[in-house]
Amino acid sequence: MQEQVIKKSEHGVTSTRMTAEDRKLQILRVAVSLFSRKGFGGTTTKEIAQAAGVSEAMVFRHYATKEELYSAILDHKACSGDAMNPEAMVCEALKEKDDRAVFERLALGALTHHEMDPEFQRLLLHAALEGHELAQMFFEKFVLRVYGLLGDYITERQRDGAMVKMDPAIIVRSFIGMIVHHSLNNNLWDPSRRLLKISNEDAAKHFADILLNGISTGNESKPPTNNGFRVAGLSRKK
Amino acid sequence: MQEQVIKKSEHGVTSTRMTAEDRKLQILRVAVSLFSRKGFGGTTTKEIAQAAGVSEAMVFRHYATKEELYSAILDHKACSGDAMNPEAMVCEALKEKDDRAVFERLALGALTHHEMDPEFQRLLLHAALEGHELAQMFFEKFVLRVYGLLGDYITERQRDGAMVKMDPAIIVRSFIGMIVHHSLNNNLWDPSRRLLKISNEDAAKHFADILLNGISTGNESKPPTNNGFRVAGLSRKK
DNA sequence: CAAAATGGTAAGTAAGTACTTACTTTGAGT
DNA sequence: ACTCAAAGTAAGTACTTACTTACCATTTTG
Repeated sequence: MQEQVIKKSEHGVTSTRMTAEDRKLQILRVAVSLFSRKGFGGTTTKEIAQAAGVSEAMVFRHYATKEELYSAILDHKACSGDAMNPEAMVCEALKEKDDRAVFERLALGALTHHEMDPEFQRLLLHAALEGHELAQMFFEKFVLRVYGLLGDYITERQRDGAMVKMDPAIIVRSFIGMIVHHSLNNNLWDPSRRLLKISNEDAAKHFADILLNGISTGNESKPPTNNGFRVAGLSRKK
Repeated sequence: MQEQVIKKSEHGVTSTRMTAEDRKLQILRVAVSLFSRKGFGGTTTKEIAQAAGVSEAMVFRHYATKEELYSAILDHKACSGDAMNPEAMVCEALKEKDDRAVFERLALGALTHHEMDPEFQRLLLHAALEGHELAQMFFEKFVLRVYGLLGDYITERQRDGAMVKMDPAIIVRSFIGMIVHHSLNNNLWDPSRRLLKISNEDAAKHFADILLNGISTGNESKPPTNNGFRVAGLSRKK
């Protein structure tokens, strides 16, 4: 059926004629770039067509409406396609209860992903601001999962006496906050790294460092010398 | 000159006739609401006029272009008007070298501001995503200042031996990350607080708690019992 | 009270906007 | 070599957009 023959016209420029499948994907890709830079309302179907090098009618042959194209993009980026998989990144570390590896690997994975695909974060933010349902779906399918995964691990480590008693959700939020905000700075606010120029590896290490030395009692691998000097002012019942 | 007489028509409904000053401010206010919800491209001048209860022509009498109105809003929110003032919040704490007060007050101030004025964060994000110059200006005038302020303080405390040696910028980034990301969750991703329901006071306390017990050597107010148990795996030279 | 401001509008305009229709080109398979 | 479906387009349509013009209505003031 589909032979997937990539054709080149005489001057090395790829032939304008493509299979429907290829064209559809190409339109999606240029649309990703445009939507991520200018948002849904800020991007016109004409621009998309021009960027793809076809007529506007072709855009609407492949995607019935602009909205459908937008949804296809968000779905591709956030749900299927090249979405992140947090479980896989920290699987072994979880089993071995290697706190440092758990947090550092998660951080590094996220930072790397955001660096390699900066459009992703922009797209997602645009969608969330516009109240698009797929932003909510990303939240449901991804964020909730991460909070569950990490939260459960933290609870377990608290029972082990390896971490201080504190609502796991706020620990997760703190850590995800460091990571996401750092990526946001790199991609959006400070792309020239005026405030902080650091490799993803170092950033991940430092974030894990700050978090762990904040939530570790040190009971397990260190002598329990500094017990009872915290909890002051925690709103815990009884 | 201006008598500022607020007039009511017979049925208690405020008269449609306003002074130019008042109308201009009113238009700005309804525009803030619309722009923050739907962004620049997603909001039409017609909507703004309708929301203000006047004709479109009135909008353009007070603001020459849609862009000028947008700029006026961003300027009002981020630069002049009801912008935050970080110096004032932590001034005394800085002098007294009360680390906990410095970070907790800054956190609480920011969280409270974001809670009372959620439009602010949305507006700023929209502007940054669209690449509006005033988002960059906010970064220059505000973010740089906070990094400078906090960074200098941390450097000082590092010299005192009260905090571990680590690039102050990454410490600031971690902390601001916790705060901003928490506000972003409350305002954008999880307004119904499914993941984490916590008062601003408690959140500020916990964030400061996590950060400080991560960057404090404990040399000053605690016995130096737990020295040398960190730095493991840090990419520190030699 | 006439005149000059001032707050306000109805009804435009020209240039987009998303989306369609009716048609042409291309190339693989009998 | 012809066929025919699929890739592609030019030129629309109906409507919206930011912004204007020309005019009205209510105060304020000399």
